[in-house]
Amino acid sequence: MSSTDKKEPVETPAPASGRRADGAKLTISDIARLAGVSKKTVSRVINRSGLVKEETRDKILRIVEEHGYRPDPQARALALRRSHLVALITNQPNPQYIVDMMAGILDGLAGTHYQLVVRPCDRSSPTLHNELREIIQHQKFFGVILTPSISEDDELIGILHEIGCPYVRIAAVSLDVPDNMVETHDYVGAAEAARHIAELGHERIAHIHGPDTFLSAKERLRGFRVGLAEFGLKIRDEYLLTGAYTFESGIECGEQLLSLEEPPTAVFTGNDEMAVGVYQAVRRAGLQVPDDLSIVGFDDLPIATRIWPMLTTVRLPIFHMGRTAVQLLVSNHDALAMEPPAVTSVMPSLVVRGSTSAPEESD
Amino acid sequence: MSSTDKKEPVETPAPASGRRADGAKLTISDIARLAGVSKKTVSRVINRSGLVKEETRDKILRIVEEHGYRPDPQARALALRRSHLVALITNQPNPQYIVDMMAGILDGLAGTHYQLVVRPCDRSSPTLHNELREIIQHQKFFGVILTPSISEDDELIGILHEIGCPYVRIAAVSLDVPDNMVETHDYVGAAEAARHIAELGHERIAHIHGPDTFLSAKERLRGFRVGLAEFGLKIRDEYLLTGAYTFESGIECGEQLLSLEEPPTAVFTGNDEMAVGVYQAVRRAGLQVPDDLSIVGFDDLPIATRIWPMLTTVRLPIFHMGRTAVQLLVSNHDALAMEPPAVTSVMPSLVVRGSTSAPEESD
DNA sequence: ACTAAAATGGAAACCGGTGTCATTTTTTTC
DNA sequence: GAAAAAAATGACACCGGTTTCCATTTTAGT
Repeated sequence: MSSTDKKEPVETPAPASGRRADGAKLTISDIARLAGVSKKTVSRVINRSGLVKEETRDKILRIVEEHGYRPDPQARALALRRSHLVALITNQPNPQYIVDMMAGILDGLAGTHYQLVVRPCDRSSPTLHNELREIIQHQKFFGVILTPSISEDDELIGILHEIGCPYVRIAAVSLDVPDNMVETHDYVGAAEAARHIAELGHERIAHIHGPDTFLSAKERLRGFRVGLAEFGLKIRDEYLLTGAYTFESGIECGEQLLSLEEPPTAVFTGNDEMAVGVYQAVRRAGLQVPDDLSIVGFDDLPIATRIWPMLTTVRLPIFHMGRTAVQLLVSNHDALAMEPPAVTSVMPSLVVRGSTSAPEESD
Repeated sequence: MSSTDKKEPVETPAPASGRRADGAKLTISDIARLAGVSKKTVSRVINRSGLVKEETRDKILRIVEEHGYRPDPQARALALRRSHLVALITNQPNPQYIVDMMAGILDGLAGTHYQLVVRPCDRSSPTLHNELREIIQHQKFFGVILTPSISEDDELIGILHEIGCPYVRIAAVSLDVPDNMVETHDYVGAAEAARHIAELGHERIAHIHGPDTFLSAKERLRGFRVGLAEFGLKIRDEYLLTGAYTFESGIECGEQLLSLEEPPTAVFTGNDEMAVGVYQAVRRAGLQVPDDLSIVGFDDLPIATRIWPMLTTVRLPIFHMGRTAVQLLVSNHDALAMEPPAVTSVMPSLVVRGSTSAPEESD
């Protein structure tokens, strides 16, 4: 009943260090005591659940600020049955792609209290889905980002729906199931690549596409075909090869193309990594890029500007895709199962560099 | 007192799905009830804290197995005041390095229940240490992996010690403070590079080193100098440049070297990324690698074999380093503050490819 | 002025584990 | 064979939040 009841922090006990005098971390109870309210009220303020008098709210916020209090993530996760972890689940064979993607995701996550957990995985593994289900369920991820998209994703998506875990797919095209995604429209970029090659005057045009399981591989092939068709061109059967999206497969396919009786004068590869492999094949054959073979890649990874001549390629704003995915996840999270799927589109664009030129007049 | 007390799971309620009939996740209490023991006993079994009769242990383990029970990570973290998260804190400017490192770490983490959280950061940021302290304290990381090492690390390490968070440094050399680390001995690799260049007959030898804040940059320079000294060679002042470990800085430094009145005939760069930048400078000047300039890099990233001619470089077993760091962390974790510091050494090795040759007889 | 409705605050239970310490059971000792 | 020591087990509080349920206060309505 005396002045001790006034709870006036005359001597600042914890100067924004987030700890008490005894070194223990501040808890919500400490804040409640300092503010002279109950835990519940502090909880309400922190979770912005309204229903608190403005005056009370301000006082609590001031105290929270002053002491640098931050709720314990683990305790919160336990009570809410949902962690503060965002997972990046990926099987992209190209490391550089992942790095850019991660950078974008981290950028989007900056300023939030979410942490990024990385889960690369070989999606061809038969036990994978059970493993993933277990991990996702156990970690109670706040959200999952899935990239790139493969045809077997349906099952994984089913699991995510079943568990009720929010997710965003970063993919070339939407599936039958409506869901949140960043749509990259690879189709458009591939068509642009085709036009560029056709306009240069090439007619013997090859394409090395990625594994059939990747949605992107299909889309890039489709777009390329349509682009060529606009010029009355089409890909001969022997000019159409399937790679693995890797450097090594690029070399192999490149060598195969160059060993043909009538080799192509231009090739569009499903990604930059394979394009660089084709460079290698061209050099091994003692030939030159672009004089003997024009090459167009896809992705515009850093390596595109590090090799010589620099690679003409279709740019995908990978960093931006990652950041956008996070934004979708965070802003739509409260929409729970997120019934009305949120789709953000992203457009690829052709970047013309030194690996393409008109075909030689050797005909 | 009737047969209902026997707890015989005649009808399997949860066929290894980890959930009860009502769909709720199995908890330690469920397991305890099924086994006819207390929660605490189950906890003991799960944490291998001994003190449990073998018979009881087996029974509990069988039931755990049977139902696919896994303790809740968040609840565990709350009670133990320590999460199941391993953080990778890095400011490596080279993305490819990070990817390989991550791959190694994830490989080491596979089979454990730990998750990898990525925390890239600009260590030059003045507010960084407070941020990191807060994050590390809040997330209660199981452990932290720090790479690469920079001179300002002292403070961060101090914080980690203060918080009592186990960590492993992946660095070129040990600091004054004894701590767990994967030591990469960059010194040795750089000396090897020097010998290789000297043995080819070069005398006008340049070095582009990384930022002074990186321990690796200092070590690589030191090793290179010692290696040259063995052949009575030394680096002229105008041949010693400081880069930023980036492609762009490699171009700049390369151009600077080539514009000298008497340009060097060989250059050793602090990392592959800068080496590739030098390639670019050489090409822009209309010259050839290695005819006009021999180049040796450091790291042996994938790009080393993708450019032409392939880069002679010092290989660092990055993947292996990451995996080793995890092993140190996990196996030594119980040694708490890990007083007797555990150090694992890793040796770099020279990989000779096409970017080095004897100097031209233009003299 | 009086009552109903809305806003706010508090006590206690709960999320799913672990720690302490007391209690029961088993083993050892004499 | 009883007492003492050791091993095994359990009861209960606790980690730091959220939520339920209810009591109290404030505001609005007639």
